Amino acid sequence: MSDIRILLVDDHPVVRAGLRAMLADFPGVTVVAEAADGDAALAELRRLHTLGEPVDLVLMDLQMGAGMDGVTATGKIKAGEAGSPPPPVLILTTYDTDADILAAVEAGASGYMLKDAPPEQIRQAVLSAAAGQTALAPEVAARLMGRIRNPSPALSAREVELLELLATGMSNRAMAKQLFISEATVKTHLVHIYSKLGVDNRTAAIAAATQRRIIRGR
Amino acid sequence: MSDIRILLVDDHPVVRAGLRAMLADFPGVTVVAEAADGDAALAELRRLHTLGEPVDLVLMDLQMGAGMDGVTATGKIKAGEAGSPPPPVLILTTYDTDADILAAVEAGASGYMLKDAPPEQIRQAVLSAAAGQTALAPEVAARLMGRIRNPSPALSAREVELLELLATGMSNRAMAKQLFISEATVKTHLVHIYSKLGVDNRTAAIAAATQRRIIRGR
DNA sequence: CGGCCAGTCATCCAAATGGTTGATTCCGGC
DNA sequence: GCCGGAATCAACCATTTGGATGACTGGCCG
Repeated sequence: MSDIRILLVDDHPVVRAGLRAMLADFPGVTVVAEAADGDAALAELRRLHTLGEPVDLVLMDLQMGAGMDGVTATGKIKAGEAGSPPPPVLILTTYDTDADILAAVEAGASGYMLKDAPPEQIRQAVLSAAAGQTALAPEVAARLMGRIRNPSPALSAREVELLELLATGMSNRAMAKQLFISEATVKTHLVHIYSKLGVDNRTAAIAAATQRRIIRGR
Repeated sequence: MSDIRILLVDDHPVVRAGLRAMLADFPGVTVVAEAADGDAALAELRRLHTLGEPVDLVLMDLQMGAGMDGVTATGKIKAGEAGSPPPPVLILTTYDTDADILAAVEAGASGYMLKDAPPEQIRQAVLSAAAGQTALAPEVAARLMGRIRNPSPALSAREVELLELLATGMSNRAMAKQLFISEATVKTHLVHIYSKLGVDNRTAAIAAATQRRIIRGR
């Protein structure tokens, strides 16, 4: 039986080198290509596919400095844009916020590991994912469980819209003008937002929303 | 002439492996020890020092998942707590906000590199730092230069400190307690911050500070 | 030495924000 | 066709925040 053929996708040369070194120590796996962002990853997959040497597993980071991000790339890969059948995608990232995890799972990722995981855990995840199984880091699994147990109420589209203006530093009056509604309505929305996010002032709302990736950070 | 003896400090096994692999390709350097956080780093330095095998350079990450953070550890190392003379400390991290950079420099770091830097740049920085020189990533240097050229009024250290608490959503009262000062003082600082950033409320201050990378978003 | 600035604190007042209650409209689902 | 949720607005009141002025201290610089 031949080795598991892997594509590494990460924008940090240091991390790619680390994964390459780590995977080299695992018998049964081979890194056949690397990419620094989602675009390059898709190109590599297509190239290898047309060569008749498809990859068996994609190890993907979520945050890329520039170019297509990991979630988008995962979605495109699973949509078959880089050849079918699409290979499993194992997310390997630093963050473990709810929004990140859900987005990745929705995009079709087969697993979600954290970079600070011990090598043995990563090895297990790689083997599981390549075999078509799901591989979740314990921390991630715990977070998902907790989320199912007590789901945080979803913000409405209008509320998110308001939150985005809020994050730019606008006053209630300014937001009211911008959205063609009264200040009273703005306040009502804010109160709803606060209660859904479990905070009691606008700056904390921004912090919470940014943390949960409801709105953009920086 | 013997090799430059290096201690790696990073909480991610993957990153440590990457740095080890990358440094192994550079002639003239040897990784003699690794640590996953600041406490372990200090312990390693002391151990090697008593063995009569001091390290010539510490490669330090700033963010550690648990244990002592990089800035604190750098400060302690430069204070001679792990043997003197203290070795140069080269910061190697993911972020490049003003607050991070200033804190590291104040703690006594000899340089500041970003993890997404190409290997050659990292190699140069390692050699420079080991030789007792300063090594700044181009992005970081540019930021510092721009800061000097730009007449954008610099925030004081205390003001940045306050800004960071502000961004977590704390009220004036909460910040006052946290910083052991009165609410009146907090308000004074805020007014100064607003005028320096050209804004007139706290959320706008956070937006401006995040935009200018004075503090970290998310 | 004298001046300046950061940091500290106080007081007063005006404006913005947070919290509550209640009401209307519209839409989609059961 | 009724119910519930989202969105809209109003009025009220307590608290927080913003803005101005003034004052004291300790350090740094020329």
